[in-house]
Amino acid sequence: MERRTKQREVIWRTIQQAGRPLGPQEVLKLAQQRLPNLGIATVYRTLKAFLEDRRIVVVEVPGHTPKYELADLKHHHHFVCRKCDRTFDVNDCPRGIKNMAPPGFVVEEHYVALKGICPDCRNHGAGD
Amino acid sequence: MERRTKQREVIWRTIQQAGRPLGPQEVLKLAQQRLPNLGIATVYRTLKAFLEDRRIVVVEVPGHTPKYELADLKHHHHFVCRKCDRTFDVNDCPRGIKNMAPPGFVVEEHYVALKGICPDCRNHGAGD
DNA sequence: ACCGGAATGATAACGGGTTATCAATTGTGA
DNA sequence: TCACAATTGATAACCCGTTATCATTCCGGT
Repeated sequence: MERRTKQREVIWRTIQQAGRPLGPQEVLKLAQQRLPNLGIATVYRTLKAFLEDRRIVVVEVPGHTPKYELADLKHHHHFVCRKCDRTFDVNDCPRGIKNMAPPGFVVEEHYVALKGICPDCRNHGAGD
Repeated sequence: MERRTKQREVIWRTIQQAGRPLGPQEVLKLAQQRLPNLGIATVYRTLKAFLEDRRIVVVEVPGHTPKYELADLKHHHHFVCRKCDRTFDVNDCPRGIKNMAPPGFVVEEHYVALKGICPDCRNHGAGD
């Protein structure tokens, strides 16, 4: 049966508290602040388990490997900082997107990604 | 000095006539219809050269490796078929996209990608 | 037509992100 | 507390897209 381990709890809290999509390496680094011996393999295994449980979803951003965030967030899009490479949530969505496709195309999903400079990088250096 | 070779001409014509972004393997397959002995290394080398000459640009689509298309197309977005994995151009753009980001974020670019089923896959099987 | 260097094709090597392996550790029901 | 199976951490292996290597081919100026 599935066990309740310190690793899983820490990884879960990390994702919950991040407020933005995280990649495996980001999860590792943040979670290691609470559990220094955490290994990258455990992060990958746990992300896969959370995906299967549908507690998190994959976030695909152009030019980046997959990131992960809570599955129960309401529809939103993303902003990618070209300096620190972090991804942020954008709680807005252009209307009429589905009508952009030419006739004959069946639109099932849509992705919107903004790219630029995040507030942290704009002011000082990169964020954490 | 730079030479005019059959390979480069065929690859260029392939990209021009495709009417949609192509990945290296797609370029190879299509170009081989005119030049059967074309090798994948030449495709990569030629794409890199075209990029440096700014004759083509990179097209990043979520969940896919980079594709390439003519550099002089007017602003547009893309549709990705989840069945045949081909990418198509969408000559439309939602307005007000840059205003979606929260205050403090500097938007420099934006990506819009629609995902679904293309006309070919909707009717019969996969396209070419 | 000749020559020299650019370009090509086959394929090995590379790079990074992800997964598999396995001994050691650790929850958890009894 | 015990016993055992699930989980973990370190790391080797893997996957796959891209790049490097190198002998051979082929433009193009002379």
